[in-house]
Amino acid sequence: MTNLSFFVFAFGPAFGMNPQVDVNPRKFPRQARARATVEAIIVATAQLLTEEGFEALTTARVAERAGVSVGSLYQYFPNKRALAAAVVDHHSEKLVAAFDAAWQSHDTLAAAVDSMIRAALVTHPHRPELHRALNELAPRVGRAEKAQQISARIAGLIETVLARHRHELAPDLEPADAAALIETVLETVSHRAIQDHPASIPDEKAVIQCRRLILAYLTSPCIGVG
Amino acid sequence: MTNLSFFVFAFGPAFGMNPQVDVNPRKFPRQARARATVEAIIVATAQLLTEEGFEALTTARVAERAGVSVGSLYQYFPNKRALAAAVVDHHSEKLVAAFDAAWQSHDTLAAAVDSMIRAALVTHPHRPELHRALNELAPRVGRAEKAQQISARIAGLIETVLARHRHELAPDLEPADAAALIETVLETVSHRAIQDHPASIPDEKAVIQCRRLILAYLTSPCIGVG
Amino acid sequence: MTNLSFFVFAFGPAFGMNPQVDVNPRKFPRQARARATVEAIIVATAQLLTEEGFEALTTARVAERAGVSVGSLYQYFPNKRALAAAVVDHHSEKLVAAFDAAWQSHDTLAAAVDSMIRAALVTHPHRPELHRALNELAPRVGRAEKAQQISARIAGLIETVLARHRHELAPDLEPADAAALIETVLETVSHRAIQDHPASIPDEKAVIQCRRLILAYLTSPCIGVG
Amino acid sequence: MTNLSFFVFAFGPAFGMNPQVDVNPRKFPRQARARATVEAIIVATAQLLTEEGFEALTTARVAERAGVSVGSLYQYFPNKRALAAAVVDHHSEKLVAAFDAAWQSHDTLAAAVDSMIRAALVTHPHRPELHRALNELAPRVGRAEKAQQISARIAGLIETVLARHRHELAPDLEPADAAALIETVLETVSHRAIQDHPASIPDEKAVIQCRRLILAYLTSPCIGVG
DNA sequence: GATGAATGAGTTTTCATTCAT
DNA sequence: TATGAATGAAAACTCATTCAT
Repeated sequence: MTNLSFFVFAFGPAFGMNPQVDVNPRKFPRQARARATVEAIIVATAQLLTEEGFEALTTARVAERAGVSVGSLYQYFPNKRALAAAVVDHHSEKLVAAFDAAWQSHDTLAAAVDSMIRAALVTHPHRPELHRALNELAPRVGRAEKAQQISARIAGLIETVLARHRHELAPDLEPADAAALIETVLETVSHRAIQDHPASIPDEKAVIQCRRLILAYLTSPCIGVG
Repeated sequence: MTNLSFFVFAFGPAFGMNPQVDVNPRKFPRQARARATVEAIIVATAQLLTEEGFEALTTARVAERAGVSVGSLYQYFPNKRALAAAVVDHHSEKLVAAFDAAWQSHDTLAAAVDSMIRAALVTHPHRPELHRALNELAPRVGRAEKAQQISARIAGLIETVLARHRHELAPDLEPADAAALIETVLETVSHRAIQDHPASIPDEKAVIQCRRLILAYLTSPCIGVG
Repeated sequence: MTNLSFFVFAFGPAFGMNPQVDVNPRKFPRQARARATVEAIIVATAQLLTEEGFEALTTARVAERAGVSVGSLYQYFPNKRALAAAVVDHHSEKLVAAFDAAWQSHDTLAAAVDSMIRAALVTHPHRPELHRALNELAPRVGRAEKAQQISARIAGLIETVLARHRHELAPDLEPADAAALIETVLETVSHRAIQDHPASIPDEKAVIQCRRLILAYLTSPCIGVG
Repeated sequence: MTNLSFFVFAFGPAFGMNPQVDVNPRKFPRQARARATVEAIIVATAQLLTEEGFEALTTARVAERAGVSVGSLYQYFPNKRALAAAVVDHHSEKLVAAFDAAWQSHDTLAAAVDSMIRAALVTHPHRPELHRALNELAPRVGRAEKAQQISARIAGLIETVLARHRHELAPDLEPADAAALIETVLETVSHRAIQDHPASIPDEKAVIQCRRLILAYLTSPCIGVG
């Protein structure tokens, strides 16, 4: 049940890139100006990632877009992958924060599930292309671990809620497994909702279907086994 | 409800790569020797894609692994992306064929759903890394369209089955929407099953959960509408 | 006064290409079919040279255009430069033949000059692009020598004519020098005529100007010597 | 009367090379060091063009000869053709400047013609091979237009001079046509003079012949019209 | 600190030429 | 003899990274 990623990272162990390269920022910007520089670089990276993908990302273009020189870029980031890692980190923070904020406790299971779905949709980065890029990037960029942490954390939140509504659940349901499954489903379905209707998020039809799927799963006794 | 991808392609419109580059094979091998060459190149590409990812793919390495010269490679494929596209095509064919083969008609809805799940698991490429690589690659490589076709085709198959068991379904269920949702869920869940237990496919626990999820969704009346 | 080229080759000693490569045909086609093959190859080369220039000439394209295989091409031509050399040779023959044919003896100097100009215009290859390509090609392709021969031969013809009309010429004119100069002028002016009015050759205005230039030169006594 | 090229470009519209490739410099060197680099690259290109021709020109050799890295070369020039274009541009400037400088007004037509010839000979690049290379290169390298401009400009200068000496000219001479013809002749003849006697420019014999040709043309009434 | 010029290893891609069938 | 598959050296071009100013 590991490896489930709710938001940022769909995939398991890193692959395709030498993992021993250090990807962490070189130093933290102290002065305000430096902080602005770093911020600009991260924003530029995110934009280019969204527009063109990782293949087309070059340090020169990032620097140009950010309005700084390559030299400055390398002052804060040791290599190209560190750029992408920084973007992943940056957005991870945002995601977790947003998710936590959207989360509330509710009286009924139905209301709780609604809250989950709402949180999932709301906390997705609004630009699905960036989301996708981050999803694909994280493991390649040395951020697979962090992905799993977030994933697990969200599954944990879900499990807590389920426990709170244990009496409404089908009795033979394993809460941990159910939580993991729901995390996966939420991830998938909100992905789809965003792809199909990027403009009108949350897409009500998708929300209704999703709620139905999850609620039915949680409350129906096991039928038709084997 | 487009853009659902069951097997090969999780994502929407291509991005991240200049689309006007032609990605189609340069010519078809006529002689047996040439056919073997092309085959070897595709196999080598698939291997390297699996092992190292698209970033690390170089035409030189593909040629080396395939035991041919770069020249031979370029005789049949106009560029690097065409290699990946060929792999996608190659496996798409296999997938559709496998899926069709695994498909059977059954008496009960439960049995039909079992059949779906079984087909989903069975027809996944056994190397999940390749599957993932293909998933990510397809849109970047000019194969987004084909992805949607396959997706839609599988959703269509599912819809047919649902229609056949209409009397067992919750009456307020839209068959087309349900089929699309199931396609998405199957894709995701079988992904996860493979990632978590690559050795023992099909993972029985995942299968049971998945069946439960889908059956509950299909048969429960809509409850707890907010 | 060497190096003057009337038709085919404007420039002096070969440069830019290793001269020790043999450029002569490999063998002469004996059978009719083989002769047709060689013919087709030369025609195809000439076309591609005209359309795309020497840079873009590849043996594969020549073979394709000629409707034969590369292998067949190499059966008759040892290397790429030999192709161009063959075209040069081929057209040289044609040029000389055409020039000889257009040449007639006339009563007056004016009529003789007219004849020269007419011959120059008529015997230019009708596709000026090919002409230019050949011009540039000859020295690079080991055919500089032949170019000079043709050049000299035409200058010789002109000198003969001048001698025949010696009494009409300015007395202090050196016939050999004059012939060489005229050869050069004819070359240039007919070039220009073709470039400016490719459709309507001979361009009457250019012909008149040219005649005036040459006749004035031949008949005026030397004036205004600095 | 376009398309006459006095110095740099003997031929008409570009051919033989894909024209949509951008040939302009990538960026202008700002720092002194960069300016030196660009200068070195242009000089090296000119040398290699002279010694070996365009066929044998490789970016690696240019860089080596210039004492810089390929990377530096590509920082300023987007491709190989841009190198040649830069050389053409560079020398065009020089040519026009030199021509303007050599130009003077004179009392008699004969003196004016002498001045033209002198200017033509003097302002030729001293290395005729480079001149030839530039001549052939200009159109292939996207510089045909510029060629025509220079051509036209020189013809214009000549026409002005002719107008100033209108009373000495044959009355039925069209000044514009005559200027264009003279431009062509000067180009050709100085070419030949340089080729035949590269060491002793100006070659007195050629100068005398050339003056005679032009003066006779300008002053003789039209004779022997067909 | 910031800049951007310089580097060069590493890739992609081409194409003349050979040779087994 | 004809074919066209295979070759691989060689060329163009990129881009992450360094470092003098």
